[in-house]
Amino acid sequence: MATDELDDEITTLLHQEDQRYTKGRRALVATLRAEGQPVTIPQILDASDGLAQSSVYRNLVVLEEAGVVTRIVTNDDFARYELAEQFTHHHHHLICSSCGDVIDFSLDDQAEAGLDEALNEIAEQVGFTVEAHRLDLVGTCADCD
Amino acid sequence: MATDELDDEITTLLHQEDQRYTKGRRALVATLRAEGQPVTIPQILDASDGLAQSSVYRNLVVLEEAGVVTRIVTNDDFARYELAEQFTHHHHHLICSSCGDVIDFSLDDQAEAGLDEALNEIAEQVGFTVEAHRLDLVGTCADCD
DNA sequence: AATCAGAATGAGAATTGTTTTCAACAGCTA
DNA sequence: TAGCTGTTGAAAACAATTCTCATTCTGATT
Repeated sequence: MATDELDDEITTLLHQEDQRYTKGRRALVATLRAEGQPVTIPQILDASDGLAQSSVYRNLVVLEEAGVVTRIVTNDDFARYELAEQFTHHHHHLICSSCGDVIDFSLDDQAEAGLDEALNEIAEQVGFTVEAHRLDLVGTCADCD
Repeated sequence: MATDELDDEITTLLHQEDQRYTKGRRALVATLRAEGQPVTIPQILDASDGLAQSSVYRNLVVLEEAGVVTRIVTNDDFARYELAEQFTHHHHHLICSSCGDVIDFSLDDQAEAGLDEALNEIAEQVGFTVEAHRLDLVGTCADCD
């Protein structure tokens, strides 16, 4: 997605929540975009200097509420953030139980469709309204093996 | 699984880690077993009186390392614990984004097998050694709708 | 049974990722 | 420019979790 287009959509999303797309928030989005993988707050602070820690935490909450970014929690010490799927594509996570790193991956369309169908069936049975599904593979990444 | 059998297996798992199956740990397992659903530490403390908070935290770590219990992290404030799958059965979680509650569910065998296959393929491609997969449905539970 | 060494416990202190506070600042509107 | 409102940065506050340490328990050995 082009940067302008992305910025336009984010502006819209934020305005829906009566929030502005400020310089600090732009910097956050730029960082997440440049990384292309889920990153921790310390990583964000390192990668983009000049951002105050409190503002990063606060703005990530704002951006998450607006649906711009997604928060990923693992057993690791830090939460991770990445751009929301609407700005990237539907995907899942490989979580390394050794180093804590999180890597994106996608299922092929057929497997994804089959999974979706099975999940919708289940949800209907128990009266659960589905917002999203999360599929993680936990194990050891190539680096840690 | 019968209580005795369960206790035997847990004793073995703990001994492999040079740990004892003490009274406090038995109480934890009993509580998790009685609940049958993932529970938070506060819930455990409420449900089984007499347990010290520090011991509960400590023992859950020990039990997790031994593979007796599984820790579940969500966006909720508290981590949740349940008996490991080897003592129950393979299952997944419905996570209510409103109240934070976590409910177990299972996929039918066919869907599960298809998912497994797709995941193993992916893992092989990226050189990832799979320990487990986690599948969560995030949404709103029947109570919160 | 008595002893002894190491492990486990309980109460509270310490740690640490995250949230909140609040005074100063920026951006918009008139 | 003046005034209002939302945002920022630094530091304090918060809270789930972990650690400390003195005491108690366990269980192997005599």
